Parts: sequence; C-alpha cells; structure tokens
Amino acid sequence: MIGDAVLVFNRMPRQDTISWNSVISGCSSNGLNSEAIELFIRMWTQGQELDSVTLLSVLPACAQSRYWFAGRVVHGYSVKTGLIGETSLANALLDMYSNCSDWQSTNQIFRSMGQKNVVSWTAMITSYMRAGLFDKVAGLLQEMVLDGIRPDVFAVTSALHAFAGDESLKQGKSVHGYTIRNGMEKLLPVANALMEMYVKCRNVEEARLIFDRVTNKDVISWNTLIGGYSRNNFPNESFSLFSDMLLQFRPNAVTMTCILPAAASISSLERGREIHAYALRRGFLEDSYASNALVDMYVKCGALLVARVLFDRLTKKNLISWTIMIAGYGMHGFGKHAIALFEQMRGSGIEPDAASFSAILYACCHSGLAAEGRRFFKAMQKEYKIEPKLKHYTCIVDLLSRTGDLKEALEFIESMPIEPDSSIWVSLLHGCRIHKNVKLAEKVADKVFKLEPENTGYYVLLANIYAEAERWEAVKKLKNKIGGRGLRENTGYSWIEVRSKVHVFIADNRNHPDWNRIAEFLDDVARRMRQEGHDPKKKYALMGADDAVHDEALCGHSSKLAVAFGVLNLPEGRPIRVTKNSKVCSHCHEAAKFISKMCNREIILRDSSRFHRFEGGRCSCRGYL
DNA sequence: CTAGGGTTAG
Repeated sequence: MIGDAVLVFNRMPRQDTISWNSVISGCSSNGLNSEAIELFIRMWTQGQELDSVTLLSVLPACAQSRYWFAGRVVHGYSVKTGLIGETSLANALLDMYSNCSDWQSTNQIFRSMGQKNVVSWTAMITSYMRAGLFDKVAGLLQEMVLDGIRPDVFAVTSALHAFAGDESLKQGKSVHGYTIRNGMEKLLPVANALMEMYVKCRNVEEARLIFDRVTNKDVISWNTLIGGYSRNNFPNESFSLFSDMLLQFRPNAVTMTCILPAAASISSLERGREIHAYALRRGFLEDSYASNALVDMYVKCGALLVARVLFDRLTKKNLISWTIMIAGYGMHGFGKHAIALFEQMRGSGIEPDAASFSAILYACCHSGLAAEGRRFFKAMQKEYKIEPKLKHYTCIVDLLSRTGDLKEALEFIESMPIEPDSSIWVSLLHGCRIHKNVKLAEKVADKVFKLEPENTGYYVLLANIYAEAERWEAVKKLKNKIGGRGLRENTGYSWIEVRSKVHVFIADNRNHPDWNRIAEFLDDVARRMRQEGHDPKKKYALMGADDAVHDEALCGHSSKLAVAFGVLNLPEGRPIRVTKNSKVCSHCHEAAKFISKMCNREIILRDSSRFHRFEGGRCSCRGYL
C-alpha cells in the first residue's frame, strides 16, 4: 500500500533518515522507479542526512529504469563518502551498472572490491550473462569456489541461466550435480532453472523428469516445459501438456507464447484458433509477447490476411511485430508488400536489426527482387553497421543463383569473410540446376558432400542435374558411389488437418484408409494432365524403370496425396492447407497447380522454405520454388 | 529502511 505509506510520510511533522529511506525503498520495490529517484533528489537537496541504506534503496530504482546518470551520481557520492567500502553498497552498484549495460564500470567495481561475498559473485555472473559472455561464467564460478565462497540458490540459478543461454549441457549438468549434493535441486527456482537449462540444451526428456518430480509446480514450471516441447519440435507433447495444465493450473499470458509456436510449427490453424479464442477470453492479448506470437502463428498457418488484421490492431508495434509481418509477406511471396512494410517501419522510427534484415532479404529472394535485395544488403552494412551473418549471405547467394548470375554467386561466396556453410553451397547448387550448369554443379556438389556427407538428398540433387543434361553415364557413376547409403533415410512427409484431426502422408502410404479414393482421384488428375499436354517426361535421374531407388523414394509425392485427401474431404469453397517438412518437388507443384484449376479450389501449401498459394492453375511463387 | 535468482514473441 505504497500510496498510503506516502500519505503518512507527507503528513509526518518531522521526517528522519529512516522515514525517507522507508518511503524510497517502498517506491523502488513497488516499481515506482522515477518516484523513488525524485524522492532521493528531494531528500538530498533538502539537506537530509544520507546513509548507506538510502543509497541501497535508490539504486534498484536506477537499475530497473536503466537510469545510468542517477546511478552514476550515487556511485560518485559513495566514493566520496567512503561508503563504497560496504560490500552491500558495492553489490548494489554492480547490479545497477550491469542493468545499465555499463560493462566497464561493473568490472571496475568488482575488481576494486576488498570484500566480496556470494552476492557480489552472483551479480557478476548475471552481468557476464547480460553482456552475452556466457563462456566466461564457468570460469567465474570456479574462481568463486576457489575464493572459498559456496554458491547458494541464487548463484546456482544465475549460472544455470547462463549455461542455458550458451547451450553448454556439460557445465549445466555439473551444476545439476552440485544442487543434488547440496540438497537444493527440489527448490522451485532451482528446479525451474534446471528445466530451462535442459530444454535449451535440447534435452527435454531430462527436463520432463525434473518436472515430474517437482511437487509444488508453479506457472513458470509449466511454461518452461510447454515452451521446451514447442521449441524442440515436439508440438504434440506441448499440446498435451497444455491440456493437462488446463485441468489443474491457471495459465498466464506467457503460457500463450509458449504454446502458440507449437501450433505455428505444424501449421495447425484449428489449434491456433482455439488458443486465440482462449487468450481472448482471458484477456491475454494485451500482452505484447502473446499478441506477437499470435500474429506469427497466423502467418505460419498461411492465414496472412488474418495476421495482417491483427498486426494492424496491435496498439504497440515493436521491432518483433514488424519483423514477423515482413517475414510473413516474404514467406508468401509478397516481396513488394514486405518492402513497403519495412520502409513504413523505418518511418515510424524503429531501427531494424540483424534479424529484420534477414527477413527482408529473404523476402526479396523469394520474390526474385534482385536489385532490391542487393540494396538492402548494402544498407545493412553501410547505414546500420550490422555485420552480415551466414543467413544474410545465404540470401544473397540464393538471389544471384536464381537470377542466373552463377559466376558472381561463386565469387561472392569465395570473398566472404566468414566460413561458408553447406546451405550456402546448396543454394548455388540449386541455381546450377535451374540454369543447367553441370560443370559448376560438380564443383559445388563436391563442397556440399564434404560438409554434409550423410545427407543423401544432395546426391539426388546432383544426379537430377546430370539427368536433366542427359548425362546418363555420370548418373550411373554417382549411383554406384552412393549405392550402399540407403536413400530412403530422410523421407519427406506432408500433413493436412481435417475436422481437427491431422492426417500425415508419407511416401507411398498405402495404409491410409482412404487410399483407394485418393489413388482413383490422382489417376484422374494424371489422365487429364496428359490430355491437356502436360508431359510427365522421365527427366529425373533416379527414376529409371530399372531402379527402385528414385527421386520418388525421397518424396513419394506426399504433398500430392495430402492435397488429394483435402479435395475429397473438405467442404467445397474451403481452402486446402497442406504442410510439408521439406521442399515441395516440382512434380507435386505441377499437380497442385493443375488441381487448383481442375477443382476450382484454393490450395495453400507450406513447405520448408515458403508458402505456395495455388489458384486457377497458377502459384504465388511464380516459379521461385 | 538495505544488495543477487527461475518462464515469453521475429
């Protein structure tokens, strides 16, 4: 009841230092940061005596509001009066500077401290973490122990948080051991921090074990594991845990941001809409995290217009909101819209960062806007001083490859200041296929095989390039080379949601109860395609009649099956939404185009790199597969 | 009257 406390304070006939301290600390612990700082200034200018508790009470307010200047003043006063010699005050200064991202001052104070206690060390761990220097935390922890300080619950949770951010499972496990040895692993903050560490290190099973052993779970425990399942691609586990939660615990707005990505990852519009309705009823959409996650969910479920309406209604758009929408237009092939939005964002005074540039470059790339893409790439470096990362380079290589500037793309890769990864070479390899440059393809494929020898899909890609050039002897040679590796390992699959049920189609899945109807329908489609002059040329290398291993073994044309299932089972007029775990093959792409015209239906297909919207025999990707 | 910790969106 800070308001009442202030009233009492104001009516006191005489206030001493303790009265002032009480009310200042009351303000800062209730989030009234500017009020705390104002009171502090009034106290000082009125000549009231300040002591170390005064400074300790105002510093958290400076830290929380990132009011560096006020903190600096307190620091100066502490040095002049010698109060900085008190460990507790120095600790508060550490946290203030670390919150204000003044890394240098934090370090300087820590080094000059005579007496360091467990709080000082914990503040430093947090500070390293905030500065992104995760790798230094382990060393700091060791130093701390050597200094004779035993990490307590606070130190442990801080360190775990750092190891989560760094994905250092080994260090995290060693802290886990420490917590068990010291009997603190069941304390809620520790258990939650351990779960977060395991989840971020992609070990959800271990996180689950901890979750099941915690008896007094709080909302953070639930959210951590639900979010853990989502981010590690276990959408079903995420949904089922969320259902469990609804039966015994009240979710909050953070829960929405943990569960929504699960719906987004499998493009489940029905699930997404259920969560939307729930969040709306509970008033969670006031939360900027939740509403951004909601827009992203609609984007990824292919409901671009709904996403846009919700985006427009956001009362406060931050960098994340804009980036979600820009990336959304990019995924759906609306490059021009993405650019317009990007400019609008800059006009509203929001500065793009590395991630938003990767969204806009991606958008240019998937709409074939080469000149614009290059312009953004330049602006990013020159105007915004952002160092391009692999993602950005990949977009440019993709752009140059698609437009046929293969030589320039190669030179671009060779001139990169950072080591190119396989995906960059794969972009160029796809370019070689589109523009039929076998010679360069061989050279590039060699790089890809060296970097990813296990990924058989790339051998198929090269074989297809040979085949399209009718270089059959080279196809044969390559086939012999890869013969024993089993091309069926990474199968593609597609899924579609019909009446709240997800139907998954894998290559040649004849087990589906509707198989006969699907086959019949697709036979009909193939016959009509032939009648209209679509020639199913045997242009794909591994499709030789003599060989069981062919392109289809890796695709199985699962998207075609899912589309057919949709046509047969969804009411007329409803769009058919299919999702695929890898790139759609050109065969399915052609078939989807044809079906959209033949049945007069809208087909929205999300593959691993973008959305394809088929209508009247055309696709929104305009050939930029 | 006083210092450090755990969940979330691109």
